[in-house]
Amino acid sequence: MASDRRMGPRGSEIWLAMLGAAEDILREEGYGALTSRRVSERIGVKQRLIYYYFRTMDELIVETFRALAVREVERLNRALLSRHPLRETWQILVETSDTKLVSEFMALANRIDALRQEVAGFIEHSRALQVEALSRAMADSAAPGTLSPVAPVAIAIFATSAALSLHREAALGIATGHAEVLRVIEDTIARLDPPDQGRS
Amino acid sequence: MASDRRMGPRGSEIWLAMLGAAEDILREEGYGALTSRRVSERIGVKQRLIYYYFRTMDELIVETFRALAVREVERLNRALLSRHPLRETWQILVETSDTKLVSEFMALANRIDALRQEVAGFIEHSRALQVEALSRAMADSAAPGTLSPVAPVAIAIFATSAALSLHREAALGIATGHAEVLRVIEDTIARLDPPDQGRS
DNA sequence: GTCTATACACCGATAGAC
DNA sequence: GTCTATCGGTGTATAGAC
Repeated sequence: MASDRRMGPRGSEIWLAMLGAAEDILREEGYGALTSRRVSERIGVKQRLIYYYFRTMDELIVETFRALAVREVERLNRALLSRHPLRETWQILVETSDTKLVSEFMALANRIDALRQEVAGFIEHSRALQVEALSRAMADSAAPGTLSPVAPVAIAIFATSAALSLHREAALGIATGHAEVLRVIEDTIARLDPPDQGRS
Repeated sequence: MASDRRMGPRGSEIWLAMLGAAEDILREEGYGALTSRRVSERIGVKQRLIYYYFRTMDELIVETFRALAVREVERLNRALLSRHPLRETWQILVETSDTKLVSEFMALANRIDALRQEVAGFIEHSRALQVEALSRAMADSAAPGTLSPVAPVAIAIFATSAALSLHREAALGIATGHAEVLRVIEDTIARLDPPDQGRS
């Protein structure tokens, strides 16, 4: 209906440069600094040009996330096919600064609904890939899913960060695996701090 | 030097109302919506008054966090003294929306240095309290730090959220417990996906 | 103490020339 | 395709009346 104005080609060199600049800004300065003016300055064009290639800033943001998500899924898929799927997957999580980027996008997703759907879809997808890698490994393993003794401070961090993620994902409309996480934590608590049995 | 202008009393009723409004905005709309205009509208005064009670918006934000941190530490301390420290602590993490609030402040801390220090201090402090509760419980436990079998999807979520937290905390200058977390994950990987031993 | 009024910067988005 | 110019809105922060 409304949106038939003349526009620059999706996927062109300058279109990609705009996505790249947006991503750099998010990574380096956070979403508060992600404006059409800053993006244009970074690639040496005038602000008006942003609106030749994108209808709105929100559209630029969603496209930027989409490009990142495609890249990440490709990396996860490669990891899955490698000789050491778990190691490779973990390397992706810790080695790249894209983790910070993902959290910026998650914050933005709270106010851009189209982005919310993309982010939720990406998380569900990459979680499925991780579960596949883990399931295969655990099927081959002698003692699946058990851990050697865990330091208290590690438990504290796992529990705190999981609680944070569950809250955030719930806000995005994601529930996959949440029950399982709660069960692990509640089992651990039940074991370490048994319910009253009339010890007085 | 510069800042000796006439100002409203810290801790007064309206001062507290401003902190409360700021907190509500953060919780409901995120830090992008935390502006002097919005705070003033919410408590029914004019925007100018914010700057009678606070030198800058950053100061209002830091004070808002400080009030939250005091409250949270009190809750954790009460949990520690209760009959079921671990249960109570976990309830604090999952039941309250303050967890989301903390993550908003963590995002803000990347650009307000005074806040960065407050947030880092708070995390270190509450982590210490959690470790104390866990250490006591584990000293009393038969099988400290071990877990019943964990579902693959739960492992995926724990690993992903821990990676995210570690990155974020590192950006705030926190390292407490990070080595222990990495050790748990690397041990798990080593168990599930053993290094090559010449299986061809 | 609380207000009106305002300076100034930056934002998203558009009109229309070249 | 890329530009200059500009609108209306919103942000921080201050001057100064009441």
